[in-house]
Amino acid sequence: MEKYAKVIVRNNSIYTDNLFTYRIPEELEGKIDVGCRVSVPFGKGNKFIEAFIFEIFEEDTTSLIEGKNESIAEVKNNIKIKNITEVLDKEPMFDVLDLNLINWMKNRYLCTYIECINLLYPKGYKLENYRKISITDEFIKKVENIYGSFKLNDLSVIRKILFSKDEKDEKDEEVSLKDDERDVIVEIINNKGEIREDKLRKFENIDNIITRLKNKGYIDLNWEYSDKENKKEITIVSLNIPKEEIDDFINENKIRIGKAQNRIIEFLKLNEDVDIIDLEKILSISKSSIDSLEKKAIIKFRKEPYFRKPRYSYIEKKKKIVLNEEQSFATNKIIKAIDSNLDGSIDEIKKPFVLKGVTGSGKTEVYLEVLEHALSKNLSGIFLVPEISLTPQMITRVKSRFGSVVGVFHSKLSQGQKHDVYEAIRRGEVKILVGARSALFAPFKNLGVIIIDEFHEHSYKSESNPKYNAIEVARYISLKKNVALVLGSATPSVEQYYHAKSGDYELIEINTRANHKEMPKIEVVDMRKEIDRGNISMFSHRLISELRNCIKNNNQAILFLNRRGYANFVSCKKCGYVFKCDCCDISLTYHKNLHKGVCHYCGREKQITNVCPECKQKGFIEISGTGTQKIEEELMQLIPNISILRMDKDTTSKKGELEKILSDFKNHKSDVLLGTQMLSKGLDFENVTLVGILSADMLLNFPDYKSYENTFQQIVQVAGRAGRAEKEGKVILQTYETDHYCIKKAQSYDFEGFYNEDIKIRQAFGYPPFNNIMRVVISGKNLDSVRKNIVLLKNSLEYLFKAKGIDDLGFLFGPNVCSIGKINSKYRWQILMKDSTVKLNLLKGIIKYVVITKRDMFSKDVTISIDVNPENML
DNA sequence: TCAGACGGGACC
DNA sequence: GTCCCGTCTGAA
Repeated sequence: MEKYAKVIVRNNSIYTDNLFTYRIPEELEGKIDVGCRVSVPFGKGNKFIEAFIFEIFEEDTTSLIEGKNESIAEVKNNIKIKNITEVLDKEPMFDVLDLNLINWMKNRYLCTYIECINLLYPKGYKLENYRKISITDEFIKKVENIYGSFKLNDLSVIRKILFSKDEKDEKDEEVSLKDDERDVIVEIINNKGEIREDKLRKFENIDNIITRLKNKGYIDLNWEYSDKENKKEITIVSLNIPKEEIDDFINENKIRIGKAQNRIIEFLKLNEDVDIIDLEKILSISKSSIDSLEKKAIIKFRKEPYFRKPRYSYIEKKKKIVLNEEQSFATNKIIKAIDSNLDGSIDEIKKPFVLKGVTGSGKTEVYLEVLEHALSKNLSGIFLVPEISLTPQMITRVKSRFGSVVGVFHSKLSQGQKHDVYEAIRRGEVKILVGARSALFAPFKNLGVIIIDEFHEHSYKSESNPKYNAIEVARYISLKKNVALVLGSATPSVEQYYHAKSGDYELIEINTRANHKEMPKIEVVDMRKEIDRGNISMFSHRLISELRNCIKNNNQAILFLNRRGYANFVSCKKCGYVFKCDCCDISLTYHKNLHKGVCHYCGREKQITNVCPECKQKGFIEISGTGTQKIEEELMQLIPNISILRMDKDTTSKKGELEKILSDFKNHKSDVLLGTQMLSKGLDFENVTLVGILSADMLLNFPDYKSYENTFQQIVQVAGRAGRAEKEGKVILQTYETDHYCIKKAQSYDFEGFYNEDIKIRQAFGYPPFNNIMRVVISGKNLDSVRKNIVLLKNSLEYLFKAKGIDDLGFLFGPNVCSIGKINSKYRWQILMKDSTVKLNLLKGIIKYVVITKRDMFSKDVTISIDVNPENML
């Protein structure tokens, strides 16, 4: 019996996204299991790459073809099966559930295996490849024939080879080395006959020399690798002698101690184990003083694995908050589910909970209570929050409740940090993980609950492959691992609420705010009337007077502007030319401080000229539209002494800036906080009494079936920022469309009413949740090629649908140019499909067949991207 | 004659 | 994707 393994190789190519078969050599049997990470030789050059074992099987040796040492699989497929080289970890990286999840995701989101693996794979390990060049035996024999016995470090021979040209040695002819070849050979010989290719880069023309030497048969090229484990260690410094005896020790041995060294000793007398880096920083001393103390045997070093946890310590005050009736009801329901999951008794609990609580209803308290319960049962918990709400404020809140068992995970962590969090989870040190959507894949062994806060948020849908939806994945995990799932929001998405209503989810509602205050009153201001009155500014009279009032009473205000649908742009009034990005089909946003146009998609900047590039006329260039910068200026003119903090992409791009703005505002360093989307998320400022929504309908006319839902959600969320503590709150909502149901229902916080209206529209037009939407985008730098390929795609799909007996192709739309026709110099065309008449699985099957299995049909210079139920359609 | 560029094909 | 290999081209 011979053992074989089917593996997925780490190769970011759709062409290698298959299971490959390798033989398990005898010496690895027993060490190898499904889910293991191994290294295998791959491709013609047998380059070593990382691979993951998905399946292990045996084949009877007796069934091998007589006389040939080949397996049936080999003969059948006419391939040569290679051996697995090495098992890279002691423990398998994945368990069977992980592999199932990978398979499920691959099918659900039509992406590659490796893209899924990348999500679950503990970062920080990396297989480093390099090519090794070695002198062949053939070369050595040849030299031996000429010079007699030859050893690789035989300098005299090397000298002969090196100088034979000068010596006009006729034997040199036989070796026939050119000058540059000789130099390289000597270099290799000096390295004991083999050398890493990258060490030869200093030679000019090295690729060419290598090719020549290889053709002569003098050198061999082989791929090698090293497996780098990113396990950082730190040095811990401590006293080598009991602290009472130190002074005596120094005196007795007449050791001279400098000033700095003395401070180190004093510090170590007070603190037992100190990280050497901390020690250097705290005492601002150099490493050499520490080193010399170690040489004098007064202190000692100790290496320890370094868990890159943030250094600041946390307040561990555990103020017990008393939950109100609705909160405890919700908590108890969820806790019960966790408990019955433990017994493995009831099936019913597998329904996810939808916790629908108005803003300020204290959902977070419920979450924390649930997590506390999980901990008490020795279970772990994942707590997902939208990327944008992952603020220190929020993290501290969780940490101050649970202390050091809390870990944080999000995409902005470095590889090493991610790795360390994963390791801490594996060791059981981290039991509660707060994070963005990617935290879902953390390697918890005994997960009890997954909580997803603000689960209507778009950031739960990934925009890059795998284009997964964290809610769906969490659902999958909760079913397979018997984990309770809690989805919380004040404004669930229409789609998810539909599921909740139809009984797929268990709905729990919290309808009163925790402080028993009414929701702040929303006052709608009709901006059309403002225009009639001659006010063309972005601020209505009402809003300005309320702002003045608010500031006079020493309160604070939040102003919210949704810039998304309607960015600032620069155009020529004469000919209508609009300044656009050279690489994207996007009009540039004017940034006053730079005096440049900036593309918000690729970040490229462009000079704004006074002369129109199109009609060459001077003086007609005008900046229009509304941006936060412009609003800020306008407001400062209207209320001269006002102090404003602006929060948008420009002011928060650097690390820590966002935190600073938020803490400044909290400490009342400004009257107004002005910002975009990021304002609406879970911020809690007790002094805010006024919220101004500058243009509520901006998003309303956005070409997306979700734009009403988005508008409703944003109004309710932003409004919820007012009056969170004792003070009454008020909301001024400016809009041009006062009659839209979305505005009206938001005004009365009537989610149910909004839902009832919106779901009708969804049904009438066949949008989700009634249908799934599949989107295929083809993009590439060559427009012709993109067009050709998208037509080919359309034709192939039509052909296949017809072949399946589907003649009504009304569900197939396109090809069309995408809303943003070009991003980063790549043209973009799309085809959309709804699964109204066709079953989703058939639809996906056909798309998968065309786009993945038959990928070869399409040119290599285009990218094909598939999105199942995309979150945006730009 | 041979670098160097280019394109096609396979990867177990 | 990436590597390898075969083929072509242009300059010495």
